[in-house]
Amino acid sequence: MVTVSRPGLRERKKQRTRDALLHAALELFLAQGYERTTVDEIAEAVDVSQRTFFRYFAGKEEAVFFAQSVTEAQFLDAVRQRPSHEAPLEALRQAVLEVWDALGEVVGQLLPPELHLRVCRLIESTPALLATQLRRSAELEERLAEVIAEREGLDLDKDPRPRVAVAVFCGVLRVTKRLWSCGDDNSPASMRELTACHLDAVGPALAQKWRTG
Amino acid sequence: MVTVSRPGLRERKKQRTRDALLHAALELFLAQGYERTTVDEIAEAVDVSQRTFFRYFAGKEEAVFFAQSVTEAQFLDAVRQRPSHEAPLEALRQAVLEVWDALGEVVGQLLPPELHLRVCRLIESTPALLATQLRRSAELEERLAEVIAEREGLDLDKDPRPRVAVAVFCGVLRVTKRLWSCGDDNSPASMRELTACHLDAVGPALAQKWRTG
DNA sequence: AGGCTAGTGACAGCGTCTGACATTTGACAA
DNA sequence: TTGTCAAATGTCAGACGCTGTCACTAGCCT
Repeated sequence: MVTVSRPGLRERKKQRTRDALLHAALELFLAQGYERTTVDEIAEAVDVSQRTFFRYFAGKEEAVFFAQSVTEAQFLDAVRQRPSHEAPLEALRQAVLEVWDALGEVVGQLLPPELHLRVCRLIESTPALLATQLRRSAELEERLAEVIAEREGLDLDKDPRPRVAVAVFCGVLRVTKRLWSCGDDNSPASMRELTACHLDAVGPALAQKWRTG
Repeated sequence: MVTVSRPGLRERKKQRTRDALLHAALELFLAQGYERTTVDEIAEAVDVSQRTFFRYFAGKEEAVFFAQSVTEAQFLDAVRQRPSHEAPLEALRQAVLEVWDALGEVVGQLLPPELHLRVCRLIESTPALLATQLRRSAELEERLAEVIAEREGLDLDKDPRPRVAVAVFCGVLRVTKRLWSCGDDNSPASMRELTACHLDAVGPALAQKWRTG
């Protein structure tokens, strides 16, 4: 009994196939565009039947958002574990910065960080993918609102503040992420700075007077 | 020359076909679901070839969002025409309430208001449609940000406030619309009230202390 | 009346995705 | 080792969305 911890040959093989499909898919998407890449091409690159691809991924989209799922779940967890004395927006802010700092390690095990960034850009520039991205983000918002409501001991259907706070926060975050991923400086430091800057801009943006230069 | 204002027989015929396709599509979507409705069914209901449907609409989705386009354009116009002395958020708030009051008349000419509401609910409950809805909304946000920046004489790339303000506002609006369309009271009055309530909740939601009973 | 062109139908084809069935391959016990 | 079971995969057929092409009809203009 030497193979106690090992997941067994079958499981390992499966993992390898999934991984090969994922990487082949992303490489092809980045090289020639999402729409111009067919499932047949991906399957052929891994030397597997088209049918097998659909047994691992519900469709081309699922391959694209595989890494995103990880960071989303991580963000949700980070919020849950913020100390409860923090105000909701403060907790959200700290959580997102946390996740961002750790992004390199966590995603890095699944995908090269540089590849991840290019996938983000691909999503932004492909309408169909952007649409799905936003829908996923909306689902995340709902779950975040639940977490916030629970933290504060509120009823999500009676007090609008959890949903409103999350909507505001995620809205700002979206603007930030878009600007950052499309910009020149793609360092984590630049992301921290932009995030902080935009969150600090919420107050002034809501103010009555913008023109008091 | 009696037919000066009339658009000509050809044009009228075209309009009638488009209208018939639109209505048939929406009826079928609502009756049996979006995904479970094929383009062939829609075409057959209007007694037209499948190919013709695609000459009027880029796809099934375009039919669903036909009415939405109208209200979006109207909202954008309303914001443009708000007096420039109003603060950005105030202008956005007034504009959306304006559009909402006039919605019955404008959309009503194209679709029965009650049908429009049911289409909204269909969108909310169909992932693929929700995704597209959100993407369209994101495009609208960008255009709104441009308008706000111009009103205030700002450079969109240097000052984050326009995008942030719009993101906050649209985020709140999205939460509001979703709750309203899924709720029981679908009166315009209820929409006004909810919108105002949620916008007023932004301040408190951003506050440090939520628990000061 | 007759030519021009927009609108249409019919058909073929590509790509995504699913269901059904047969085959292979790893897991496990006899 | 061998046989059995279940999981993974391949193969095939087909539905559906969408596009290109080509010929034909019907409104339009002179």
